[in-house]
Amino acid sequence: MRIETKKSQSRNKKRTLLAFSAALFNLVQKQSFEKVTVNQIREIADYPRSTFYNYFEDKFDLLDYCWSVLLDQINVPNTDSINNQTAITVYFDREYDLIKDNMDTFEKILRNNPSNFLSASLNNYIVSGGGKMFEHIFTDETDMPKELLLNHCFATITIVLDWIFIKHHDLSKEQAHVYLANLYGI
Amino acid sequence: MRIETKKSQSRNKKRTLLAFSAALFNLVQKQSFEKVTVNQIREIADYPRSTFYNYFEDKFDLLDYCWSVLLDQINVPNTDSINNQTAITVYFDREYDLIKDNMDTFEKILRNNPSNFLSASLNNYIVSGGGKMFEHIFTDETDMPKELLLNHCFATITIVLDWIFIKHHDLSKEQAHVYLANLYGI
DNA sequence: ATAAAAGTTAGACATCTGTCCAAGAATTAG
DNA sequence: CTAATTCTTGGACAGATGTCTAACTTTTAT
Repeated sequence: MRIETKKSQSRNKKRTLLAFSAALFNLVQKQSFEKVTVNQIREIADYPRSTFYNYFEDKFDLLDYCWSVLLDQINVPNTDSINNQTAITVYFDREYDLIKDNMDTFEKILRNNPSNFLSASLNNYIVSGGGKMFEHIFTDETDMPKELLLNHCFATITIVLDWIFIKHHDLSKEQAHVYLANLYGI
Repeated sequence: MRIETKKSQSRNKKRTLLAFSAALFNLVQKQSFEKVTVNQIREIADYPRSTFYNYFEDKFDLLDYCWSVLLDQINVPNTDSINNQTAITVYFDREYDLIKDNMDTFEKILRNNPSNFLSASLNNYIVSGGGKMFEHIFTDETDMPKELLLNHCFATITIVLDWIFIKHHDLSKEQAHVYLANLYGI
C-alpha cells in the first residue's frame, strides 16, 4: 500500500480504494487471481493505470487491502468481556457467519480459484495481522509465549473453516464448536 | 511442473531440474523472491529460456519443485513403527534438524525475504502435500476426520518452527517438545 | 481570492512474461 | 546404420509490468 489509509482519508481516496478492491473482488469471481492483470482491474475500476500504481505496489498489494476490507466486517472491538475459553469460538463464529452470509460470492471465487493460493493468502493475512485484537485475552496462567498461543488459536480456527468451506464438509456451527474444542484441547 | 519427474527421468532431465532449482536457491540468498526473474534464473542455470518454460509454468512452479527437493531430505519412509503420540515430535525433529544443519543458508534467505511469502509458501506446500506420509498413523480412536487432525498436526509443527527460526526465539529441541505438547494437548 | 501544496493522470519507456514455431540435436527402435 | 521419434533450443511475438516525468486538477492555508 503506497498511500496511508488511516490518516485524513479524503472521500476521494476512499472511493478510489473501494473501486479497486471491488474490481478485484469482481474479477476473482470470474477468473483465477493468477490470470488477473492490472489492466483488467483498472478498466473495471475505471481509473488510469497510474492511479493504480499510485495506491498499490502490485495486484498482491491490492489483494492484501481486500482482505483488510473483508475482515473489517469481523474485527468489531467488543471482545473485552469474554474470556480465553470463549474467545476462540467467538472469533470462529464471526468468520463462519461472514462466509455463510456471502456464500454465493465465496462459491464463485472458489470455483474459479481451485489452487489454494487465495485461501492461503487470506489465512496468512489473518494469522500475521490478527494478533492485535486478542492480545489482551491470553493471560499469563501458562508460561507459553502469548504470540505463539495466538498463532495456534488462529491457525486452528482457519483449519476448521477450511475443512468446512474449502473442502466442502457441511458442518453446523455446533458441530464445528466440538471439532474446535477437540483440536484446541479446551 | 510441465514434465513428469517420476517416470523414466533421464540423467539429462535430472541435471536440468537440479540446475534450475539450485539457481533459485542461489538467487533467494541474494535478493527477494519477488524480484527474481526467469531471465536471472536461466542465466545462472545456463539454460535457454525455452528450456525453463519447457519444465516449469513460472517461477512459482519452480519454487514448489524446490520445496519438494528440500523436503525429500525429510520424508524418508520409516514412520511405520511409531505411534500417534510420537509422530508429531518425530516429524518436528526432522524439520528442526534440517533447518539447523543449513542454518547459514536459511539465514541468508530470510534476511533477503523479510515478507513472509517464502515461509508461507513452504508451509502451504507442507500442509497441502504432507498428509500422505502420515495418513496411516492417525487411527480411528476419535471421531474426528483424519485429514483435519493431520492438518492441525502439521500446522502446529509449523507454528513452533516459525516461532523458533523465523521469529528468532532460540529454543532447544527439548523445550520445543514441551511447547509442542502444550499446544497439541498431548 | 490567491498561492502553495498535494494528489491525479497520460504517455513513454525498458524490461519481463509466457506462447509459439521451426530448426536442430539426441535418443530409441527396427 | 538408418529412420522415426522425442527433446532442446533460438528467435519472434503480443501483451503486461513497474517506473518516471511533466502537465493537470484538487485541496488547503493564508
